[in-house]
Amino acid sequence: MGRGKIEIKRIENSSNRQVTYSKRRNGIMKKAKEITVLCDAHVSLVIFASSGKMHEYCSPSTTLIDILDRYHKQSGKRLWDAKHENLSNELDRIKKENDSMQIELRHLKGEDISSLHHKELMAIEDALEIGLASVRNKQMEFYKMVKKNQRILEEENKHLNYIVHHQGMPMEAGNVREVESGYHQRTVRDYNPQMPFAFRVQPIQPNLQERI
Amino acid sequence: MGRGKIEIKRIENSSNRQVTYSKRRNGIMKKAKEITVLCDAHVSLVIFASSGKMHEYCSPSTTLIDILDRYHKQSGKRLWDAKHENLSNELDRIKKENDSMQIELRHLKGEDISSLHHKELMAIEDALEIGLASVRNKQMEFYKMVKKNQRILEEENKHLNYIVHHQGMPMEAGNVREVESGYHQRTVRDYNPQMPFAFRVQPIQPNLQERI
DNA sequence: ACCTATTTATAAGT
DNA sequence: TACTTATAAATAGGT
Repeated sequence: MGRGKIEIKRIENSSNRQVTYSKRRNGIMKKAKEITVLCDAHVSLVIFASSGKMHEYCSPSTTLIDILDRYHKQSGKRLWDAKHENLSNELDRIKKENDSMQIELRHLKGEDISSLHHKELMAIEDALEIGLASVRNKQMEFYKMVKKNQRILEEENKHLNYIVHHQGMPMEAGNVREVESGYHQRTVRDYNPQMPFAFRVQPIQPNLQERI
Repeated sequence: MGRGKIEIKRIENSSNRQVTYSKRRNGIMKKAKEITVLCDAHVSLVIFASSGKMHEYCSPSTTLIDILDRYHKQSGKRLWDAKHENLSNELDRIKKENDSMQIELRHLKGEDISSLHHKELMAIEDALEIGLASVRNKQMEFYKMVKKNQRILEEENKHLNYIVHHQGMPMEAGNVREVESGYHQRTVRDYNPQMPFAFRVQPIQPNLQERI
């Protein structure tokens, strides 16, 4: 397309070649842009002149990496080296691990169990009971600790009260408060004084031991 | 260039778009080939249709990897590393997800709970109870089915025994066995005859409902 | 897939 | 490299 027709073969005249190169390069770039806009296509175009100079076009809304990724998937040709392959293998492996943990978690939470068989249900039940026993044991420990601490406190309190009120050692209210709060701090702190145990902790299921 | 001029904007008519896509794709491919021949250029062209179908051109005497390598050198944009980075970021993300699931699983199984606080223990306890209730519900369903089936079988047995022994229809022992075993097979098979339910399933924890 | 009027790209010249 | 223009090539719309 021009003043004369040309054969499609290497242009020997170097400056002609250079001129033609830049004209046609622009042409292709333009076409590439057009097809992306007209047809929703994703295009990656990389051109090297014989001089070594590079030009590229990549459709907006994508990146070359993206395109290459898709290329990779579709063609099966491996653009990435062994390292990448290792990484992506590991990724796959871990994803699978993730999925199976996901499933196990769901099962333990009683979700998605309708398709399970009896053996599986029994195994889950066992696991849940063991977990429950363990958790309640732990809570019981705390409970006992707190109880014990409370008892100690009460006794100390009684003792202090006795001293204050009956032993003829009148102190200012301020001093009493000091002593008491000091004691509280030293003793209670060791056992994380947070929650209302009394109405949460139950004795371990009494019929659990027979069954484990 | 055609019967009419078109604006360069997305072609809304889908079949027109498809036709234009394939015409122009051929056009670009041809141009790419021509410029490589005419001007000694090296070209890599990858096009994805909106449908996802891929086409590519790569100038002969090179490979896409070659081109990307050179791209890599010239642009300074490090494709491999970027890709690598993405992968390993995702790997990290998923590993973290994995770890937290791992921990959750352990906790539900009553492991590694000694450092937990009461709120956490309570949450785990709740989850375990819900799971246990759900699993036992499911088992109870099976149990009822099997029980029901058993009852039906027993009644049928009684009936058959009655026929055999009291209705003046003396049969050989062999025949009786045949009838009975045949009946068993037909009826039991419908309900997955696997496990010894009787000594596994308990009624749902009676005090569970109050607490959920 | 083919046809063709028309638009677009571009070879050669400046 | 940029502009010009005659001409080749691409392609839009229709069949």
